[in-house]
Amino acid sequence: MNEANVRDTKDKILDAAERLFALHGIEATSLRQITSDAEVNLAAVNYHFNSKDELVRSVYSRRIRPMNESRIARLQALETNEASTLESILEAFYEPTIDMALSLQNHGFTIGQMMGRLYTEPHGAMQSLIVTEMGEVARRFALALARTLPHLSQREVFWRLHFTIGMLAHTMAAGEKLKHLSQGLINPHDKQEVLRQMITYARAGLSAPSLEPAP
Amino acid sequence: MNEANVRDTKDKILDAAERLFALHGIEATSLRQITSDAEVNLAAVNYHFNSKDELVRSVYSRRIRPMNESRIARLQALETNEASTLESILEAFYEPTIDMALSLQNHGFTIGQMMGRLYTEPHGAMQSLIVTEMGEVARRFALALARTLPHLSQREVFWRLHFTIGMLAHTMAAGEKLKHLSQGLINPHDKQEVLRQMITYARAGLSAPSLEPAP
DNA sequence: TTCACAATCAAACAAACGTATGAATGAAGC
DNA sequence: GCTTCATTCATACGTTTGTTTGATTGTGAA
Repeated sequence: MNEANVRDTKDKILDAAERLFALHGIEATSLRQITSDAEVNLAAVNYHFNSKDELVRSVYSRRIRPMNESRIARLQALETNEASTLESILEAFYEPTIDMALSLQNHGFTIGQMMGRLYTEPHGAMQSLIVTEMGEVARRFALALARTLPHLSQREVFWRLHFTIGMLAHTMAAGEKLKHLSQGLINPHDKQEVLRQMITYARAGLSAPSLEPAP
Repeated sequence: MNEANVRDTKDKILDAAERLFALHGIEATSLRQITSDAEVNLAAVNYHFNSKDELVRSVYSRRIRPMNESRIARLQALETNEASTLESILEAFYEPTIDMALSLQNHGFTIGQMMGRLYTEPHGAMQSLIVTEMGEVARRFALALARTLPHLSQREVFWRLHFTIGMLAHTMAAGEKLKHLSQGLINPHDKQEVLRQMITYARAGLSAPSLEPAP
């Protein structure tokens, strides 16, 4: 069978798995649900991905990789143009994720929910994904923040980057709950609104005075 | 059999379930693992809790309830003494969770990880737990914040409360990863340190100027 | 037309799952 | 001493799980 059809099958599996992982979680999703949704044979998963574990890894890295490439490209562009303001760094960090979550909005905010679970899923595959796919990005943004916020100690930079990531993860995972809590006042799918609110909060949080005595 | 032994069995199940849910997640934890760890008979779960679903609910609400009672008591104390500063409100919100996660540190930060997954677990029981156990707390803190930050619109208060919660959830869920990222520089089990860093960031984020034109 | 081989398929595998059953146990009340 | 009843126990039930197998299909190269 030709290459195009293989891609079709693999992609159909990835799409269905992504959707179901987002809705019900990894463990609660069976290969039979996935292959039934994707309209492919059950054995196709093990044929193309070897195991459920590797399917999980593929589902996540298919989205994480281009997202992080965009982050790094944007950060690099800022640095070569010497235009790294705190706001622009935050935009470079936040926007690729929000774009990704909203651009594939044929299934709504679904992928965001899956993405937001990246740090909390106890599934073994996640631990290695965080290290291999997110490690470099985190370190590079930590450096960029440290340069822009020279009044902070290294420890404070790490803490505040951690909170900055947490805001994004929680918004991806629980954005719908915010809509409910605010009784519909907030639309978590409005990209510009989400970005504006996040950057405002994070910029202020990151810029807060240092708690440590100057050296 | 007497009351004390029943409590023993129920608590042994709850303790084991809590530990395993934190380590591997709800779906990946079987009743056989739980009862084997708790050293009780397999049928004891369905005898005492009717189903795995109700066990899940019991495991979570056993920790959430006293935590939220403490939050509301502290907020009420601030309001009757007219002593609600932004910092004291944040302390009233954050400290009960951190206390809970660290006081039961016979298994380290484990319960925190389970708690941090409250908003991301796709398990059906979570949705109702968030509404019933967290709804009132969120609304009361939203009101308190709105009073202390009169320059913000209602929408902005909800957004910023959402971020403030996200910081906590992510710290509970991924605190260990922060230790790893910072190469051991940060100790996420140091209560005073965690609290100080969180309140500093959140206070600044919440106090940021409004983005909306004054009415 | 024949061959080779990647891809798909139905079917089966052992293992593990949540739940239910009915008998055994043992302390409390009469 | 006998009965009562909540609890514990070993065992079994019917499903569902991820994975494997061997046959079947269909396309592109020789």
